[in-house]
Amino acid sequence: MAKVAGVSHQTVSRVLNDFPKIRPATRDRVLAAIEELGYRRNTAARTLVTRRSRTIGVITADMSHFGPANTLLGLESASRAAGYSLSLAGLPEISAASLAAAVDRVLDQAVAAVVVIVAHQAALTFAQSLRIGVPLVLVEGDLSALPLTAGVDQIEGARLATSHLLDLGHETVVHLPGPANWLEAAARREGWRMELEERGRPIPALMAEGDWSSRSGYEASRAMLRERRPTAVFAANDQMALGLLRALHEAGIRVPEDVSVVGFDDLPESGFFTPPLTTVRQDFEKLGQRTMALLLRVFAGELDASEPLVEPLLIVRSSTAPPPH
Amino acid sequence: MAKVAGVSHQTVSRVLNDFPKIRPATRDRVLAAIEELGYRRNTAARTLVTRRSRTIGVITADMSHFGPANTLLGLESASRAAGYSLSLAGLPEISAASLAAAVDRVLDQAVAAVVVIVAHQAALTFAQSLRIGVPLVLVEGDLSALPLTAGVDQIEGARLATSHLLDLGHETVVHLPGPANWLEAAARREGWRMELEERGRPIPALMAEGDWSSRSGYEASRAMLRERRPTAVFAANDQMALGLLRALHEAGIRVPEDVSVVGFDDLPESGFFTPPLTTVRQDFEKLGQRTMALLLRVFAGELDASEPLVEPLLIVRSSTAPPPH
DNA sequence: CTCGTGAATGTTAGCGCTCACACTGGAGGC
DNA sequence: GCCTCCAGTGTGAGCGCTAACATTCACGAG
Repeated sequence: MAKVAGVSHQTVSRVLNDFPKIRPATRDRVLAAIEELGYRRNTAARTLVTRRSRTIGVITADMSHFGPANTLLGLESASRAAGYSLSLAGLPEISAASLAAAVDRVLDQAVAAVVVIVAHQAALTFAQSLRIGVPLVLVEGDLSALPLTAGVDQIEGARLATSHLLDLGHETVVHLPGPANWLEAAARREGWRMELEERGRPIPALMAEGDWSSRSGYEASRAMLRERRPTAVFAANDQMALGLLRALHEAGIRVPEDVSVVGFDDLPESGFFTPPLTTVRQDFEKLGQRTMALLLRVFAGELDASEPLVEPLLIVRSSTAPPPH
Repeated sequence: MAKVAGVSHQTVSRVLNDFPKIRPATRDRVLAAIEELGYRRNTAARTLVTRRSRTIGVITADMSHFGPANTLLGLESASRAAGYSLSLAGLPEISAASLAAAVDRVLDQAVAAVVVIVAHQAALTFAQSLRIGVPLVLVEGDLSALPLTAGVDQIEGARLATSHLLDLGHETVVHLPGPANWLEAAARREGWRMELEERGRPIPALMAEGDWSSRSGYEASRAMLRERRPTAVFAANDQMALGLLRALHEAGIRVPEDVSVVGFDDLPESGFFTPPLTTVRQDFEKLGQRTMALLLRVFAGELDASEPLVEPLLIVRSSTAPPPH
């Protein structure tokens, strides 16, 4: 390689690493030789000597959910643009032990940073007590509890949903909460509560806690309908909202004439539910970009870097209307 | 490290690599030292000398879809069990150029194999013409066109769906096809056609081709309803089936009383659609395992290894019924 | 004309591991 | 008793790269 270009291997290395003091002619000669030989630098050797690979470790639990999968997708394209590759580690279950095992696995890859896409209380606690030599960012974590976090403004999203229903004339809004251990669920619940409180509305009892699944939303809704019949419900995500829609439909309750429903996430399917669901959209692509931007700033030495939360967007469709009079 | 155990670095290496001829006492001593020092072997150095990392490169396009995301998930757990880690590369677009770029990126990681979770015609063509030094498996590829493939039996799945409708008494079944460039869409379409043909039923014209999205299913359905009104439709996936359900609902056509609908995939939400959707379930977890099993056999030297297709399963819910008389 | 200076390039060492081979000592055959 | 053999372990080299230092050369100041 170096011989073809007539330079030392070190000069090749310098060209590859954009070292400034290279005579343009030399650089061109090296580049030409690289091209000619189809040379590619050996990542492993480079990692060995620098003790750092241009790789980011990603820890994710349930990629089968829309949010995490799309965050990963957004992170992938952002990291690719920044010249980093991704090493993936899944979690067989949410526990400190399996988190530790996953971190271990990515650390074996000499990753430059670890991104945890598991917005669970256990992950937060775990991350706080962790000391690994590289930055760790918890996506959708709690900025007040952890230095490095990127996320969507869940509280604002929940307020958007709640306030939309109140603006429509509903006296108050019932909340179908997600699992309390999940940070987003907690934040959405908090946003809902804040909005009601600030507008001086009664805060109704929570429905039974769901687990994000449609089934759990369906069951919580059936249980609720045995006792009460609100005019407006804000579900912690679209899947649970779908379960709610189903329970309402089976009970002969019309949406939005009798009850208004708002979800959260904006699944690609949500606009085609019966009825099309009003919901809060999260821009996961942007979330991935923000995460990467945060990392890049930390790599650049900004130890207390932070990125603004991604703004959610209310998507009004046909599942919301003024309350029946 | 080696000093603490009182052995040479080579013996440590042998213990780590399960070399057989080690005196148990020596092994224990080494293991104890490893434990004591929290020693972890340097992956990069190992990769450098062996010229192969225990990493599998995964190329994926739209992880936001249920199938690919879950295949990745299944692959992740299977590879973890086998002691391999995953390096992820996404595709900004489906094209030979971006496939080549993605393969390049994972090859830089010295991967032991490449798994392509992009069951697109372009990926098949690309994979056929490719010569990289490592095995490449195309998930949901076409076994007749490519040596290494793992997949779900799409043809059987489509036949299951079609035959279920015929068994209910429908004269024939209309198909709402997925994008023809996607291998699964082509296979489902073929399965549908075969089943009708073998049972001597008329083969109705295809509906307009969808792109997997609910919107495309909705629009194809609206277009169709302007011309004809079948009694049974088999949609190439659940999302398009949802669009169909919506178009039918808007047109005042009842499901399943007037029209029966079957989807494909069994999204977690599908059981909560209006009405709950009859569909064909694919076991992506198992698909991931089969992919890994295939790879392991190739690594072991079985050059023409193959794994059986995963059997799909018909899930009967409430969107299918006998035809109106 | 000499010397200092700094830009451009070369030389050397070593990252932590595995491979190939060398070595040691005890069991078994003659 | 000596040699062979092999189980068990050690030694040395080198994978391809970057860091640190060394060298060269051209140019301008004195």
